[in-house]
Amino acid sequence: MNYTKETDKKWQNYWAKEKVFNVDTKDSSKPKYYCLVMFPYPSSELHVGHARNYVIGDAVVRYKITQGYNVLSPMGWDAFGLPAENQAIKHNVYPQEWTFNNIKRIKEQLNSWGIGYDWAREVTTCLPDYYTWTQWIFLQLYKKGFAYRKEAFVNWCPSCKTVLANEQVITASCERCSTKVEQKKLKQWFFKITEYAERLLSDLETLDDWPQRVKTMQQNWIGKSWGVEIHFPLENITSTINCFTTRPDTIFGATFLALNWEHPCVCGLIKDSPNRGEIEAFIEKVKNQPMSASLLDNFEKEGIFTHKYAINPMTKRRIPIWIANYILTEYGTGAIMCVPAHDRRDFEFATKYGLPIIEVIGIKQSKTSRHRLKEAYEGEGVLVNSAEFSGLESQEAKEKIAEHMETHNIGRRGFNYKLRDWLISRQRYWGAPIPIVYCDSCGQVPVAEENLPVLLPEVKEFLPTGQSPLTYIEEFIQTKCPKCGKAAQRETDTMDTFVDSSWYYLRYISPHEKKFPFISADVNTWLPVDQYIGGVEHAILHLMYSRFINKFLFDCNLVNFTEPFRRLFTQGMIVKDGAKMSKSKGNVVAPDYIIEKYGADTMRLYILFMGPPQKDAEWQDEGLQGAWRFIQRALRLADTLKTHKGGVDTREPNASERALIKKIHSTIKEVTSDLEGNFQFNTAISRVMELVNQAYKSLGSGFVRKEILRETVDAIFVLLAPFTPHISEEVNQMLGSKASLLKRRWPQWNEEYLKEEEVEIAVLVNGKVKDRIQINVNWPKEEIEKKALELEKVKKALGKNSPAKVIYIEKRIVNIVL
RNA sequence: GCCGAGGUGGCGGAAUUGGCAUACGCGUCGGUCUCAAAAACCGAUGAGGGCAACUUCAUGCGGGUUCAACUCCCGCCCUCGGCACCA
Repeated sequence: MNYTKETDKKWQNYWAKEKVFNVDTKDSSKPKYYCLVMFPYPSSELHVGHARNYVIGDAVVRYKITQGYNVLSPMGWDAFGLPAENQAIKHNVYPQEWTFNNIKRIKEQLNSWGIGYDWAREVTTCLPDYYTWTQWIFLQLYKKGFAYRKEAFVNWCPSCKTVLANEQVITASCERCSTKVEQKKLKQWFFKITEYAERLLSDLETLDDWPQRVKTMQQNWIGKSWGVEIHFPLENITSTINCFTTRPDTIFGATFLALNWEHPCVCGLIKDSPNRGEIEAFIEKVKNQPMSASLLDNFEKEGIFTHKYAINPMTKRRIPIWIANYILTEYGTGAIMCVPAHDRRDFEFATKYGLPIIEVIGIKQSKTSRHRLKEAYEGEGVLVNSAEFSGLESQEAKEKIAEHMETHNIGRRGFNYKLRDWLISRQRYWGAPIPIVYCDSCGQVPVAEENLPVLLPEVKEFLPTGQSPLTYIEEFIQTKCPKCGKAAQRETDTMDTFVDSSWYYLRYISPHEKKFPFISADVNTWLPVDQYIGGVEHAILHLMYSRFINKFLFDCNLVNFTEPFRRLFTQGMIVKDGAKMSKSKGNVVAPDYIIEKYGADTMRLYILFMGPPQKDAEWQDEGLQGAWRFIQRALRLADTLKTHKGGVDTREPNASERALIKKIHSTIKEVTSDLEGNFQFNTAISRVMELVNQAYKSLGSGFVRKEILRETVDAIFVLLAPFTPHISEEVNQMLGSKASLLKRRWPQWNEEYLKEEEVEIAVLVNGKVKDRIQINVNWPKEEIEKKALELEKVKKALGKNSPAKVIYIEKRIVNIVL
């Protein structure tokens, strides 16, 4: 049988014509299964690395269909945003043009690989029928106070000329272009994701079918820590400064306080300070030198004494208050208690400015080493110099001291999170406009829901300048205040692309709905998503934002589930020459020539066979050859049927046939369990390869009647169908089946055929294999052991020794111990 | 520094959860076919030693538990990801 690209086309046309992947969401005759693959940015055409994602998804979809599920497999385009816009700029075309050309191209690619989608549900985030609802969701957040504008230090990418969310800064660089980000103080729009920190964290525990690594990354990102907020009274002033600490056990070693210059107390403290001028100069200096990870390596800790004192509430001693440049405003209270003996940052600072260092953890050499410590000891230990708490272990002391503080009103137990609010405004053209209007008399006013969408105007100039390009479009800016009707101006920033993608999985259920973003009743029956598939690069970004938006919609009673994705699979990257595929490196493997030369199934098979799908894998053209050879070998086996003599044969199956029948059933069983497990496509495929090998072996070693051979060929291609759907359909048709494989059911194995009477087991002497014997599993243990001991090779190995012990493990081994 | 994942032939990777290590594929070597080559097919293939029957050593390193360890325990080393002045 010839496998050509016409075979691919034939079946792709058939699936499209028969609408086999189109789903009636109202159909309740079958259990639902929502399989979602992360939709692509149409910023360039796809390469084999991208293909892995869709091929995995398609294998799951086809498998689940044959298991009798009503499978929803939608696809769409994450079409707004930096990637497409940057590419458009580079190629000197409009973003819309660039985006829609790519959508067309990628769609062709996906179709040419035989990936099955319900295209009737296609969503495109840059079209008004979609972004109307993105804006609508913004308004719901705004109404509830979850969307707000504030001035803050934000991450600024000097190359993309826009602000970025914390999540989009990857080790101090822009997620898109890798330029080092800067800190800028700007008035920007935020979503209050911090309000959901606790739920985002604790609900991770309900996500049993998410990879641990993704959950851990989110956990770390949310960064919850237990501690005590301690109130430090000020000397001579009836006020306190609150400091959060995770180490209340070190309170007796707190020898000074350090404040960020923005701390609300700073103004009052320095008012009558003798060195006020100096302090103000210091503040001016550090104001323009915000902390950022890019500066970390050569960041010099600096500070200035305010000449004011606070009281350590436990030691009752007065401790100096400093203003320092290493205190974060966004975390805790913007003020910290400093324990130089047990915190390396405080140690560095105290050493520089000659502040007292008092050891309170650990017992060794406390007298001699004071002031002469080489470094801070940050671990836990036994408390010293800590009044009645001395002698306690850190763990216990934390609790006891916290309790003491609460009863004496010096502090309160609580938690802090590293998670920051999500910065969603962008000074870029290619995004959904933020539906807000500024009015001279009414201030900031949301656009009325019935006036959505705020259309993104077509523009001539969209190059990033640091100001949103919309700033220059008078017709866009000038509007009427939704409240008072007077002249007003529109917000010109657009929304982060991640807002668009944080709810698209809901839109697929009601893609053409005109009055609502989605129909809640339908969404509630189809979600959560049963299987989500995508790259691990979204472990924090998209997957955290979506969880947040979903929880918000839950709180609005728009959905009745708190987590959008029940099961998550993150596939590994395909690398070439040890590096991620990229145009700049010139190591991109384009799928087109593969499809042309070997057909879609060869590419699909190789991609799935190359290794465990969750791990990175190195692309090798030789591997592709192997997949091709296997397909040819399997097709040749199918061809032997044509010349094989048939007829009724009532004889008992011979040894060759029995081996083959058994192999068919064990293969069905193993492939099924590989697919049911963690998508072990690589081993599933290797098992089908073994079945093909067994078929040739049986044909070579004895007569195999046509019926059994036919059954073998059928099993091979049915089992391969999720991976190589085109040739599987072709063979299925050749075998006389009228219906598509997608209408057939996944094969069942029969345990009867797997029962073994005769097995070969190994005989070991002192743990080393000496020989093998055929045994009957029904033989008593004694008989098997006796037979093992009678073996020549065993006798030889035993020599004059007699066995001390004989161990028989059913159907596996006999071990003879001397 | 902290957290997570991993380390098995020349290579990608298997191993029923403690029971015959290296399945399956790639590569390499040998053979068949051919005027020849390619393709295809068949066979061999962890490393060392031995004419041989055999034998020794091998799952990052070092210990331990066990009749038996890639698998479990203790202590290290290395690689890759994530976070990183978060008090």
